Amino acid sequence: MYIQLLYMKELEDILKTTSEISLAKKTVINISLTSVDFRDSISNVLKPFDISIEQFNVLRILRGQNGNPTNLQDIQDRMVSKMSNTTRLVDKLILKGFVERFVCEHNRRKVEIFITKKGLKALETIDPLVLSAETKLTEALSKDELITLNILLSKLRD
Amino acid sequence: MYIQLLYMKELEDILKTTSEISLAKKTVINISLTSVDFRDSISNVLKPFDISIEQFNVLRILRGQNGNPTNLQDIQDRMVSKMSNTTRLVDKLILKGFVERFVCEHNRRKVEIFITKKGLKALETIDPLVLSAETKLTEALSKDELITLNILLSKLRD
DNA sequence: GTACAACAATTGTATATACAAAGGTATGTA
DNA sequence: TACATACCTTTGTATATACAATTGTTGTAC
Repeated sequence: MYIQLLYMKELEDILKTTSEISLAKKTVINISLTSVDFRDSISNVLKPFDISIEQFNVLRILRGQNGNPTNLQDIQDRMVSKMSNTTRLVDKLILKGFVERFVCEHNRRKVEIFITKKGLKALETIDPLVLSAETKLTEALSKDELITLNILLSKLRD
Repeated sequence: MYIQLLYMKELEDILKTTSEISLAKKTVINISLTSVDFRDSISNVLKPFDISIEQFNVLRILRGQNGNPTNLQDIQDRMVSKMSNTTRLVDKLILKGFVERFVCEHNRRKVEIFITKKGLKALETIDPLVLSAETKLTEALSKDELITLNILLSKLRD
């Protein structure tokens, strides 16, 4: 991850400075470190279920379709990662029995992905655990602070 | 990345709610999205130099040693990623002529890594470009806002 | 109707992370 | 000295990202 761009000792040095440039660098590092922390926590929640964060997300997307057929591009549009990987993510979910894949009859270039009952059941178990982890990850800040944080982050991403 | 835990449509929904739990979820997503944006930008800066973020960081760590021998654990201690990968990162930097590796004479279990002149020269070129990218990434916020953001992030990571 | 372009998904390669296992080397102790 | 243990690094495997190339299908222009 980008954290590695600057090692920790250097982060401490930056914390002592006030120049604009260092503040930029410090911010980039701080965001990255926080993101990694968050990701690690969520990963640990999912680990007992033998499912990766990305696979979990695909399952959530499929559930959101309420049983409607979903092709790979639909999934991809709702993810950040690249198409190339979605095929392989689905491959792994099929192996676990969480989803099924069929060739679309109306357009044989497409494939239709469905979540299975087993997949839905897994989500029901995992969802509250993830929610709980997310809450715990942010409980160091008050509601107002979280709102401020989100506003600042949204500004950054505009 | 964790962004994928919740797809974009869902993020918009969360933005409309005010419950504590949703705020937590929204924060986690927002952090992840920002981190990915930042990482992508820095990656693009490094791309013309055929060097990954992680490789760039190893070079910076080595330069920080001012010519002193650095073994893999020293490098690892300053990075977030796992030891297992540091060997391979160094392998790739050796292929590019940016670093050299020797077995430590005093303790043959260790290896000593040095940055080459070519590596130092590459850093001199790349450093200001990265700094510039970092500044650009954060310029949507004022100095005070950046300070606030960093304080909130630090609180989160405690 | 054939040729070509566009589309949808898959596959291949390089890089990175995470975890586990294995290798060689040094050290402490009996 | 011999042996067990700890240390440092390397290697293997599974997963994921990014980019490029390929396969198979559909649509369209001629």
